[in-house]
Amino acid sequence: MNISDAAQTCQLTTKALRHYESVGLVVPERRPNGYREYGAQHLKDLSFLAHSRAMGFSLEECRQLLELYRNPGRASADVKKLAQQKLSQLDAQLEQLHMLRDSLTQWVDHCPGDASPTCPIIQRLSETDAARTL
Amino acid sequence: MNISDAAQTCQLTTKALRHYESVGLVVPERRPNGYREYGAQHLKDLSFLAHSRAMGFSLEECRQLLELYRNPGRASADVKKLAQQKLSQLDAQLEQLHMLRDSLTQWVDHCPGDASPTCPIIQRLSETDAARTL
DNA sequence: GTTGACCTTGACGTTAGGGCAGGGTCAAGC
DNA sequence: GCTTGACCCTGCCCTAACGTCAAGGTCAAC
Repeated sequence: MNISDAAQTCQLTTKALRHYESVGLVVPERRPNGYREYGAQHLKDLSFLAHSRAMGFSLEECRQLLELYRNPGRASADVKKLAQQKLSQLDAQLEQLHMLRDSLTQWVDHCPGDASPTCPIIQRLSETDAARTL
Repeated sequence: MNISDAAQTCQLTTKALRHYESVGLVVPERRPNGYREYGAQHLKDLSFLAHSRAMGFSLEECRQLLELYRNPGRASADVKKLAQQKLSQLDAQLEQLHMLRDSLTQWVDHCPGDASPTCPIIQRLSETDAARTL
């Protein structure tokens, strides 16, 4: 299967597939004319990759997941560990973003939003330090 | 004030200050020897910038905020609009991350985490399509 | 034989700087 | 006057994960 068909099948772009090859994640065969040839296993790997990416895993994390996926002798504990790490990252990121959103929400609520230049948002951002969150 | 002192004062790095200059955000004077000279207004702008960055605004968004900050004739409505846009982005991002986290949490909960290779996480990721969220 | 769709590689752009190299400047101490 | 160490300068390559051209080769159909 040619690259564009493989890409379409796996909901990816040709550029992504070339990228995955360049970093050694999914390396297809080559035909005599130099065209990439994606087989059934490549397609499975690519679908797995696409789903893993959609779940927020980085390519390096996907590399580890892919190794486990390909290894029938894997331990589910290893998979779980990777997922839990990602979960921790997600939680940390969520906490950070929540704080930002809460601050920003309050600032917006206190901004008149009219033609006057006085604005608590600008004031908070220009304050030298101290209690900018409220 | 030299660049490293300015950086320290504003809780930024010298590299960031040079970057802000290179993109025209905060452009200091130059002394005869070529050294950057940051004055009081530059320091205020840089602090404003640092706070804006910390609130999650991109440099291009910071550019607009800075313009409003510098303009005494600004309308708070313009500031509010920018903040609300950022708020919308944040909410969208939070929603997306929440969904990821919820799915991942369920997957992790159902993974035995032992030495067996059978793992719902791997299974979900390798499923061709359909209902991978549960 | 020519067209159009497909394939190849390669270089550059994106965000917001980090890191390093090579070299100039300055103030202090000898 | 000279050296030393701390500071400054510019410029280049690096990050993640591709997107976007650009120039050129291949293939199947008409």
